[in-house]
Amino acid sequence: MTVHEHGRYSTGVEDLPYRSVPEAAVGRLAVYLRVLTSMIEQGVTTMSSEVLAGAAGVNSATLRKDLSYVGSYGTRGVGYDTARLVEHIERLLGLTRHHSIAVVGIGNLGHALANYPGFPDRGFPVTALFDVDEDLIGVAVGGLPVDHVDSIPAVCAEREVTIGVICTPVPAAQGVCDLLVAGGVRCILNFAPVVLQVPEDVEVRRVDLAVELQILSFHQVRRSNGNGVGPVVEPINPIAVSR
Amino acid sequence: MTVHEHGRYSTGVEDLPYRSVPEAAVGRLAVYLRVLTSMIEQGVTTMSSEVLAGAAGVNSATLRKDLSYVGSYGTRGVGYDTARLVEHIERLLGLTRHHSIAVVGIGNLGHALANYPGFPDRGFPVTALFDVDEDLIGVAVGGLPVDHVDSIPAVCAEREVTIGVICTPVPAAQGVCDLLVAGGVRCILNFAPVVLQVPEDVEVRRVDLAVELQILSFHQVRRSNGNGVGPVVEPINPIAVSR
DNA sequence: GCGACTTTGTTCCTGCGTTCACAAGCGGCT
DNA sequence: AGCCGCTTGTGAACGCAGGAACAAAGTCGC
Ligand SMILES: NC(=O)c1ccc[n+]([C@@H]2O[C@H](COP(=O)([O-])OP(=O)(O)OC[C@H]3O[C@@H](n4cnc5c(N)ncnc54)[C@H](O)[C@@H]3O)[C@@H](O)[C@H]2O)c1
Ligand SMILES: NC(=O)c1ccc[n+]([C@@H]2O[C@H](COP(=O)([O-])OP(=O)(O)OC[C@H]3O[C@@H](n4cnc5c(N)ncnc54)[C@H](O)[C@@H]3O)[C@@H](O)[C@H]2O)c1
Repeated sequence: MTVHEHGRYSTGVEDLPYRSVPEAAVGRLAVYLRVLTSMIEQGVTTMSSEVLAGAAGVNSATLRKDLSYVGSYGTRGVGYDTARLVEHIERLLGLTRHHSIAVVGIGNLGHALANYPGFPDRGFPVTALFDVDEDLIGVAVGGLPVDHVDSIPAVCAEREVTIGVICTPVPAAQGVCDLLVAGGVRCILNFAPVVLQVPEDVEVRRVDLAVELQILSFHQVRRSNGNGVGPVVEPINPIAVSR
Repeated sequence: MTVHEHGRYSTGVEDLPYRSVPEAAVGRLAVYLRVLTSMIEQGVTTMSSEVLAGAAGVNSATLRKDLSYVGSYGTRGVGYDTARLVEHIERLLGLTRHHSIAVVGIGNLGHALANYPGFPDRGFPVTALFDVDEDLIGVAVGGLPVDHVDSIPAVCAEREVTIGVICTPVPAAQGVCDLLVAGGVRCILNFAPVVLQVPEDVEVRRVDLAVELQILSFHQVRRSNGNGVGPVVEPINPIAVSR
């Protein structure tokens, strides 16, 4: 079957209308998924776009458009069947299969991630841990022994790791990244505050907490300057601050 | 002095041309800042937009436009003075003052954050820790004793905390958030996978690692399906999958 | 001191993402 | 059975961000 660049198309009984899903929508769909599963636990079987959008913190029109990407079928006048919707979103996000995770750098952050039950609970089992510290090798963290970084390529290939999480110090990050790529890992979540160089077919997402704080700082200062509380930055020259 | 919606305007000697800075640009500026400080440590005094953009992983045109928001003054034919640029970006991001941080929920993740030197190093000193667990109260983590959650409003107000970081389990997150707001905290970084309800003048940024993984999962599956490796999801009905 | 080269700052434009608004569709009520 | 009201799904408009291209400007070499 040939694939058209965009368009939707029926493929018999199981109608899976794929179109190019905007990057931003993918992130929101993951959020809807969480809200929905939480609601299902509370016994909610149907939800309107208005309610779901409120719980997810987005505009209801945006939500409906996002859901149109998964080709979901709500019922007009009623809303969406929560269980059905979860199923469709999970399929679109590729959550029908499990994605093994490897964590590299079992320090403060690595420990927290390795022990976090939220990952395996959502279909992301942690199946490999790596560090360079001899004292850590062989030690079990969260029930899984730590392997040496040198074995990354072999172990990742063997255990079919699909996502690598980097929690090493900055100087080690690029080297670790290269090892993961050598082991066939195509998706990387990077906590080290550095921009990694990778082949084109590898996707890196960076979680940079300092950047988050700085963005908050920016808005904080912006707001303070505008709300009459008085000059907060650079009180030397008030006229330059009044905004 | 009245403020025009967009435009730039000079305010005497100290020319601080503020315009509305796009959200995305703020995030990138924080990244430039990191690259620049790292370069300065290596003795680099000037950088061209091309080089800096490469190191930050963005287009050079985008970079120059971002820098135009800070009203920086590069030198044509030469590039940017790294030290001067850092100074300007820091001022725009409000990093000329320190922003005290409070961490709530000193579990796995809270411990990692409390011990992380990267925050104080970048002007974000951690000045308060809170938990509900009696066994933790009074215990020093990263040199700072843990206080009881009930004291959040008083302590935050007293220590002028500007940023609250929530690392509690999901059910506790909203309550903790309310306490922080009561203590005058206007910026919140939330690690609990839940959408918080806050007053309009409070900004929440959520770091949701499960969402990050799911986005990676989406692209992984998308890629696998397209590169001839064969159907990866739902191999039951091949005709519905071939894409 | 002057020319050529380099690099910035900005303008324009294209494309994407979000929002508005409404017609179509479905359930429930009478 | 038919109507009414509610909610979905989408077409169209709007606004914004990113990228290409260029003119201004300043430096370095000669
Ligand atoms: N801890 C936090 O809260 C936090 C917050 C934001 C960012 N980060 C970033 O996350 C990364 C890890 O932070 P951390 O606090 O866990 O640091 P950490 O020092 O506690 O742990 C780092 C771990 O990496 C290991 N390591 C060092 N070199 C390695 C190599 N070449 N290969 C494999 N492992 C190696 C070390 O043995 C150590 O166990 C750092 O880059 C840090 O900047 C951490
Ligand atoms: N650990 C991770 O790697 C990770 C990853 C992603 C998200 N998260 C999220 O971060 C949050 C914390 O994760 P964690 O692994 O550190 O959990 P944890 O169970 O290790 O720690 C939670 C801490 O919060 C405290 N707490 C509970 N109720 C509280 C309340 N009402 N007020 C103040 N403190 C309270 C507990 O005493 C405990 O110390 C959770 O919401 C989790 O979903 C964690």
